[in-house]
Amino acid sequence: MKSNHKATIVDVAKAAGVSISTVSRVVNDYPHVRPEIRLRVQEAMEALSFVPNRQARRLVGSRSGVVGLMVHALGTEYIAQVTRGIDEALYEADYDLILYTTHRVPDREVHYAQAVAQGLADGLLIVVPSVGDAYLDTLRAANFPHVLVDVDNGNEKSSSVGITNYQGAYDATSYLLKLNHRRIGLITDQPEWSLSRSRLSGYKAALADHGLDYDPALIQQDNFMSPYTGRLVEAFLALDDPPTAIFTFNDTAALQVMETLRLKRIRVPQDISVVGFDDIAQAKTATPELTTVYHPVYEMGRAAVEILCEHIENPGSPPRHIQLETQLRIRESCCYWSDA
Amino acid sequence: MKSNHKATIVDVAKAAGVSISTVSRVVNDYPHVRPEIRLRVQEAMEALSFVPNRQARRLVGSRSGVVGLMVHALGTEYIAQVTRGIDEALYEADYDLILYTTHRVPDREVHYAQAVAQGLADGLLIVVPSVGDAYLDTLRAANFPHVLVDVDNGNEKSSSVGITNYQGAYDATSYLLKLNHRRIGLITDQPEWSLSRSRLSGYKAALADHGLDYDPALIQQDNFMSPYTGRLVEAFLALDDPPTAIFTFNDTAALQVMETLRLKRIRVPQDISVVGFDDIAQAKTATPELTTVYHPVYEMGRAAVEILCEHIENPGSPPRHIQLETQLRIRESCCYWSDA
DNA sequence: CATTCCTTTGAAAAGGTTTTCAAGCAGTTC
DNA sequence: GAACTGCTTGAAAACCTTTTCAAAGGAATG
Repeated sequence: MKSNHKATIVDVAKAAGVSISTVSRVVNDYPHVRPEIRLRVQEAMEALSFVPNRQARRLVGSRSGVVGLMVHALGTEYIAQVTRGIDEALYEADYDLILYTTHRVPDREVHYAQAVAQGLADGLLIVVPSVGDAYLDTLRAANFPHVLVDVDNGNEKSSSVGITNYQGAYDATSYLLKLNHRRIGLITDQPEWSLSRSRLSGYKAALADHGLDYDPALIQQDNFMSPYTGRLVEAFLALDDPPTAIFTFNDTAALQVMETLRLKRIRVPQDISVVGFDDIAQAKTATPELTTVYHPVYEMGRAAVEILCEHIENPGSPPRHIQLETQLRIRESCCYWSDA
Repeated sequence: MKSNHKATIVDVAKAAGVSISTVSRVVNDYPHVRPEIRLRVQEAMEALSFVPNRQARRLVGSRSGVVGLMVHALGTEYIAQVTRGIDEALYEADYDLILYTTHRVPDREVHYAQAVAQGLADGLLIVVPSVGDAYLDTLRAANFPHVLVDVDNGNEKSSSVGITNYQGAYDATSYLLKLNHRRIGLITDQPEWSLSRSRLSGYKAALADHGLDYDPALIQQDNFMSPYTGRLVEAFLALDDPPTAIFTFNDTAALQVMETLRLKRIRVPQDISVVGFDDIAQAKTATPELTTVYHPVYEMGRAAVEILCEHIENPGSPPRHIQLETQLRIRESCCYWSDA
């Protein structure tokens, strides 16, 4: 026995005095092995500290045991939570994770998608809010297992995991309406994201259900640059009839709104109520604590893995769509509005 | 040509009318191929959209083009920034990244280290503050390229990238001493982390240089549970001679200290000054803005990749140690102390 | 012209596992 | 007693690539 080299299945077979087939059966817990032989093989494995070679295993099994995860960037708590869910579920399913960070370069998305679909991984999780159809078609054409995370186009031909965006926005808006707010400023995300459109519908529907029309002047679009969000607030305040509440489609924007108002010595919630979306960690630690719509990010990651594994195990299984429920988390940043 | 199956090197060889050896030489950019044949093979590869099979490649024992990244968890901004640096540097060096999240389960660390060293990846980046010697020895014995990120045991046999922990803590403490503080409470991280020990030395050295002895009652250890940090503050306040400033080894703890003080209506910085470590994003947005020691996390990630690539390209190259410089970021959470 | 050397090319082995197929054997059924 | 069944076992193929070795051919050297 050469001690400078790792033990292989052949070494174990020799040591136990059986064939490699039998060792393989023991390793994989297959039936049809006499108990005493199984024991002898296990002892030999133990003695040689045998670990099956992953590459060889997967070479023959045609599965790579790796799934890809495509994200824009890692710098947000949102992504951290999604990946935590994905990561734990993958560990349980015994998959490794290859991380593809696109840094918002569309070329890279296409490049990665192609590389992955050509056999680099067994499946792909896509956590990129605006998905270019070009490479999605590639994935679909190749019948390559993939799941879109946090989009809500339930009619598409790709599987997806999302949340009840419409209902979440509807709940938040209704809550403000119940608090007697009639002018509710809205700061949206990119309107081309399907989830932004759903949330916008929820906002409008809640207004309509209270007999209110929506005012286009109260709808502004964020662009993810902090000073910009502050300027949107100023635009609201400059209106003849400024909003008494502001609802944003993400908590980061909501916190910036609160910060802007604080600097202007406008009190939250007494002068203006604020509602966010996502329920990130800072929402709880902010002053005042931010009322927001809980976004089950961790669970979303786990659900995505579940669907992906199903697709990998049953190639050609039909697309599935899961919608997880949002929840309004009422804290301190809203209060009843009296015209007085 | 069966279109239902992925193209292999054999298919390419047939299509180009050459042997598999020749295709292999083209794929790996080896010499000894006539230019016109090289071109013909490349065209065939293109036409069949051939991608070499990773497992097979790795099985026979060459580079896999993947490096592993071992982290505890993804939920912190700290990790997000490190991985951003790593990720960008790896993209430039044309490596893929396999992510191993240990979730603080020591068994998983060993398991991952073994898997990786078996040849699953070409190198391993370890961003785990307390590194178990057991699997490090495995890596060293196998002469497997690896880099420890954010530890500062420069005398070890493994390469590492760290920061000037001693100097950072020394600077922060000196700053407080210059502001006339004489009782400086310290909230440390896990004392078994080498970086905590270095920072503690810096704290003590600064005191000594100002002719002060350190008071053990002023040194407490954080355990990363939010209510706990608040209790440490209470312990400080209960002292006969409570501290006039508090220095913590991470910003999250510092922010919790500030929050605890705010709830107790103790003003920062007028009543107590606070200094953190790391300079996370929330440090700038907190009220008051947190004075802290800047930790070049992103750069650390890039530097780690640089060393790792060097080790992969020159197997057996001696360990390297890089120390990046910290910087005191003076903001609003400290002020001059007058006994009055 | 014979020998040596270099470049180009292909055949074949190696790498470690799973899986398929066939064979051996004991027990059961007619 | 012959045929059949079910369990156990092993031989060999398959998975896809890299690498080693040998052969073939042409150019340079003696």
